[in-house]
Amino acid sequence: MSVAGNRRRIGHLDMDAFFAAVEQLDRPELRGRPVIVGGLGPRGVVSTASYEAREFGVGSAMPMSRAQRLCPQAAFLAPRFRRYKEISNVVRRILLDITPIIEPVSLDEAFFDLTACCEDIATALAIAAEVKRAVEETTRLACSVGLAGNRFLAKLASELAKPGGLRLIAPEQVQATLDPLHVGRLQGVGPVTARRLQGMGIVTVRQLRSTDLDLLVRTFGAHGRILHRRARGEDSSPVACSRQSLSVSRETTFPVDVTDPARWETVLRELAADVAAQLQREKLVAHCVRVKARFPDFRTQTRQTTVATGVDSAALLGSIAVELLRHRIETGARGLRLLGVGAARLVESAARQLPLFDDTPGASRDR
DNA sequence: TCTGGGGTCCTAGGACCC
DNA sequence: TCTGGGGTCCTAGGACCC
Repeated sequence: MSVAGNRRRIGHLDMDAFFAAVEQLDRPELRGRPVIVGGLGPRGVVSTASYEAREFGVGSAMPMSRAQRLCPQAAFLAPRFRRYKEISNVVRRILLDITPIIEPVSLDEAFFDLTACCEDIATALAIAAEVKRAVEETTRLACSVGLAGNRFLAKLASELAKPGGLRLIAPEQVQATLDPLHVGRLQGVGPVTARRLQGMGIVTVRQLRSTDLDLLVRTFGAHGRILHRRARGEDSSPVACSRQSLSVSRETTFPVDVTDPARWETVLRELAADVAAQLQREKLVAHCVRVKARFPDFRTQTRQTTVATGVDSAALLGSIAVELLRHRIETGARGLRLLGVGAARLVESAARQLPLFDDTPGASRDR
């Protein structure tokens, strides 16, 4: 598959500091100022920090309290998802004008496959540049675009292009681009894996690349094989247009820990109603119901149960969740920090009443 | 510093079946 | 009496991503 003609041309588009940039677009007085979008309650975290705020060390997933200390002069804003979704749809339509093969990853990010719509990499690069120009002109927001032979490298390219850049990683540049990077820059290497790798003396991608596959597999299981491939810039996963979701969930962190069981059950039923509403909207029923509880010390427990008949009603979902919490979680007296309700093993509701094959002729249970 | 919310994928153990 | 082998399903937890 290394024939040049079989090489793929994959793009990745990523809006720069998206939520914060939208706020600066809609409120000109915020332009040039540090803007931090995230949860405003006592336990909120940062969703997005504008580049001005990043100068102060503020970054995603950081507790708001810390962001506040680092950059008290910033504008602190709650997210406005409906507005972000509007703009996200505009971007999606621009991509769909170019190719039907697009895969949205989140509101601010999407892959697109240019393999079929251009002959060579030079044409692909011109199209990627045009996509970027069209997105920026239409939305008046900056984005970064990466182009490469697979998804993993395309995403890395857009990251390296930030902010506001366009970057190609050509086949002959792959290794030189990857080698000097810290392993933590690779998708799939989070804090835990990075630490474990460091414990093995592996800090850069170059070192990871020269590590024996068997050793990686012994240490990390199937993940070791992925690491081995990532270090070489290999990734054969396709750009996949959206598929049905596998689970639906809602959870909430309380501003202060809640000790009242009646309150827990009220909250569970509210969360269950939200989950049910989404299931009904998407015409799905669930065969697995979960609850999630987080304790003041941040330990988390989940309990799930399988239900033979698919559920999508708020009342039933709520009752199952309440039962799971009452009888399967040792809540104790210290209260709870978070509660969640989830639905999984989803099936289209139209298929709910399909009869099972019973006593299929010839399907003997004997050996 | 004190940790959101919505997801996906993987692992490991146990039940159960033939 | 001292012990199979493979397969599937279920559950709980954890890493990771945006």
